Amino acid sequence: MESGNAYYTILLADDHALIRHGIRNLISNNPALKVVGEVGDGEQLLEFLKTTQPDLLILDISMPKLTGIEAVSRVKKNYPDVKILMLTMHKNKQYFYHAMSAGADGYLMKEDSDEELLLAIKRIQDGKSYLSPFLSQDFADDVISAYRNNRSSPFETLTKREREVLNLVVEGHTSKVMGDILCLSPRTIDHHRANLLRKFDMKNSVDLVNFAVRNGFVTPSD
Amino acid sequence: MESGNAYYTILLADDHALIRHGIRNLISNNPALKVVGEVGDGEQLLEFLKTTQPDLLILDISMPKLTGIEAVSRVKKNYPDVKILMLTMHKNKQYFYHAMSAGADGYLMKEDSDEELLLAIKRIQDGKSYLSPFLSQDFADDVISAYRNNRSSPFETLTKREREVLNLVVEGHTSKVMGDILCLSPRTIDHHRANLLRKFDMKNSVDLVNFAVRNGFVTPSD
DNA sequence: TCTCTTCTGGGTATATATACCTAGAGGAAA
DNA sequence: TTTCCTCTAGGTATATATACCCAGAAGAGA
Repeated sequence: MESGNAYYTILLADDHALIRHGIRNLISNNPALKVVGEVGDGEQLLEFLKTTQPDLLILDISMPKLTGIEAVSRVKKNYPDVKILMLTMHKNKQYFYHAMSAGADGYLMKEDSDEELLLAIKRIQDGKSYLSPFLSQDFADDVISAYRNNRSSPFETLTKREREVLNLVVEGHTSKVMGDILCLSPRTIDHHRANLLRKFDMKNSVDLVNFAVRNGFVTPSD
Repeated sequence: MESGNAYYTILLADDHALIRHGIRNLISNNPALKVVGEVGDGEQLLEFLKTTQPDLLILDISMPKLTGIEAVSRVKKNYPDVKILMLTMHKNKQYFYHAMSAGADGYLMKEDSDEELLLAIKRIQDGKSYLSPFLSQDFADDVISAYRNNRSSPFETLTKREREVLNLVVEGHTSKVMGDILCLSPRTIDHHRANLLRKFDMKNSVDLVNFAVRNGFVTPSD
């Protein structure tokens, strides 16, 4: 990175080319900003960062091969100077909390206007954080109290097996079928699913699926 | 509508302002096209059409207050001259079939490039139909055979009650709770849910939820 | 070594969902 | 009227999920 760079450099990460190009167009209206790259999934993102670190990464939650949240953790660990603006379509308390814990600097909704996008970039550029007005009012109190209670996010503690089972639950399999797929007893599947329900504080698999899909833990099954 | 209009007029319907503006920017690169309006939900869409009918409606599937598919039916019924380009993030056989049955003229994915967007507009402008390259190869055969067999789409036959129950199923409620909400016996809920499973050929509620969300029957619960 | 966590899987019990069946009330259409 | 569909709701049976209990094996780390 050139320290004397005149531009504020931005990398776009979103699996939808149309949306990437649309945002690039919006950003290009501001001559002080420069989009230095676009990537469509998590692998491309990590590959890109090996050679070039932008000032700001605009990151969609629902990316293939690496969920947005995991991407935040990885990027912040390896490149702590890269700021991250999360872009999401979902209003969700838990997800916002999750994104903040992982190290995101800003949180923008796709419902927001393009003026909000530029405002978010400006605030992060100035070393501040940004929260979508769709969320700030409703959730600020919850977030603050959560931090005060020093509660650790459940998102960090999902084990490998639990992630595997979660993906199969989303696909609508029964314990027996999941056991066959993973070569495990259906009782073990039950155990992992029960842990998932407990960790996310959900009461049944439908809620679990909604939650997991909304929060980018899994890609909705096609 | 002025018959001597020099522009090809376009209306954007998507609940995400950022995406709307991004697409508007992309379209504005072509001087022959003119975006005459933007709406964020189904109510606004119907309201807008009362006064102005564009040549082309670019319509996202996951809109509040009126699902994309229902919107297609309504628009085509009242304004048969308005062409419709569906814009979706989901690759899905059944949904594509559904959209075609409802009268969509084109089917574009958000994964497609902006060049594809302009190509899609051009083809529809020329009176042809358009299908995203993401789908054309995989699904063309299925679609053709489905039409040959003259199979009727199950999507048209959902009753009002079934839609209500479907929405509650997506929210993860039990039969008892749904019965309380709708003031019905849980057994009646069971009956409607069983009909939904049968009509969509699904085996359990998780599959039903995935299917319904993917296909725009319901908005994923927040 | 001791401790902790994960992964494994069984016992037991209850709750819920799913798959069949039946059947009456009401509305719409032929 | 007759027919068809929807909505209602119950009977019965099985399948599955969920919530507790238990415990041993394996690995990581202090």
